[in-house]
Amino acid sequence: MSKAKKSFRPKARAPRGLRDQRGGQLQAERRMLDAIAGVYARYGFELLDTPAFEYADALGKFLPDQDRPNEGVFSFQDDDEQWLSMRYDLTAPLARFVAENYDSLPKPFRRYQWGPVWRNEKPGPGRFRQFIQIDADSVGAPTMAADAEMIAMMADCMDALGIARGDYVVRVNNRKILDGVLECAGLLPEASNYETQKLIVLRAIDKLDRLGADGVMLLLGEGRKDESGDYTKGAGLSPEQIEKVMAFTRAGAADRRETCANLRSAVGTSAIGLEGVEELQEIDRLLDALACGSDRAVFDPSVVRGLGYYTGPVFEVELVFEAENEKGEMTRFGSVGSGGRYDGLVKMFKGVEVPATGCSFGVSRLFAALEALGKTQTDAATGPVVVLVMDKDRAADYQVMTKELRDAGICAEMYMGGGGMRAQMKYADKRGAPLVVIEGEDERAKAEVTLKDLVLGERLSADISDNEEWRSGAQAQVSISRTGLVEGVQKMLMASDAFKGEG
RNA sequence: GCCGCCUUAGCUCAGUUGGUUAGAGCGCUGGAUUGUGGAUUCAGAGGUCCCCCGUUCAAGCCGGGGAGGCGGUACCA
Repeated sequence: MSKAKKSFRPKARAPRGLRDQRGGQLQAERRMLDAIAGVYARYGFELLDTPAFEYADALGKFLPDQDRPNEGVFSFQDDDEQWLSMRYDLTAPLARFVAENYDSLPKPFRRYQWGPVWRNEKPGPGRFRQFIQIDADSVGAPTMAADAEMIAMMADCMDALGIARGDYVVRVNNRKILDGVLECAGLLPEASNYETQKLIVLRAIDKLDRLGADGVMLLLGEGRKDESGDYTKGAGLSPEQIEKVMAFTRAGAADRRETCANLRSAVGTSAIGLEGVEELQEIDRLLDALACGSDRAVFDPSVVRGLGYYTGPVFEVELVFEAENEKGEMTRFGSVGSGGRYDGLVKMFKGVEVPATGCSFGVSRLFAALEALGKTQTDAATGPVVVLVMDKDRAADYQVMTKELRDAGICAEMYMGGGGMRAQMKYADKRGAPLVVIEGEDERAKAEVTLKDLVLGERLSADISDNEEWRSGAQAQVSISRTGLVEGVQKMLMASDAFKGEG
């Protein structure tokens, strides 16, 4: 006898950095999405949806000197050999949409959009290769009013999610000021290595909160070696230049106007820098008008965001409270949303500059953050009322009961499995059913049904635990007349809702 | 990408100096319980010891290579 050859079985597992979501968690995340979408809609934005993937060149992510999309994006070739890429954000598809339909769109074009985006990067806790973003953008809106609106709207979203004032803050900066500081430090845009140096300086500033002033100064100068032995090349600035940049990062104050005053001296006589400061001053006035004070939005010179992308105001929303994670450590989640002005994006398609500004929340990340911090109200996934099948020949009777409940607006199902009563109870338990409906021989003889309150039953069992009696008496159940089924179920549901309300 | 640590049951992990049949807890399935989930108790199922090559009479354990995971760092539209 030969060994039976095992047939090939694929290993059942989700791809790295991707995940399944189900039930209560999914619904909670959806509620969060709805709350943000509701705010966007009230601000007057129009809903748009675009495809999950685009022609790769439209996303603008090609490897230099190569006919192949950049790393970081998932790509594949169409049958005509054109490269297609999964979208990695919602802004690039928007630029494509606006350029394609430019003549027929109202200008400014204000739309909001949500959906999954994909990034081929190393996944981490709360960081996936597929995640949901929800964006709002104003395309063709050149004034600071559009930027101020984005900032106030992001703050309103945090309010709408029930995050307390003081637990979040929108940090705002302006790219023009960064340019001004570099100019002030003697870095000239004409220099051949200007772009490289600027990039390094921006990255260094972005790391301020993590590395501290000393680490950033190393990055601005010679470079820095981290604990793992990895070396990061510095910008090679002189001590005087470094001091100018560091002075800029210290310009932040609790009050927006005070920050503006500090920034004004940090940019010296740089025209572009002064322009940036004036823009912030205007944003400050507009935010005041929108009832968005320094408790919700501050000016923070260390905010950098998307490097080769933003051209004016940039902002990010940060959760600033700390909470204990499952390991008992105090953690804080940083940025959960961001945005800014990108006047150059549509130019890629149209050749003319179209001023635009927008904002974006990472819904998956925001949800994961709030969940990890125990700030989500995951209303313990309430399952359906389960009608037990006590007598397999009477399935039609149970279906009638189930339909009566559904017609009364109650989520209900008849047990569809093949198990006995014990298995059916376990099933109901696992589904999170609030109660089960039992109609066996005994009940039928008396034209009754038994309702068992699973929530209450669990409560009671906790008190009786060591007593074998717990099974002898039927806990938390009542028998009612068959004709009063709907009424009886409604009554029991209300009672258990009230009970949950107490807890 | 770079550095470090890790990989044994569905999950969390034990596993002696290399030595017969690889274990525990939890979970799962079933019984104790004519018709009752969560307590108790008994039983059962469940394993390519990550993969490949090598050393050895003998490898979960030793050596080499690879893959995957975790942490840090870099990048991040």
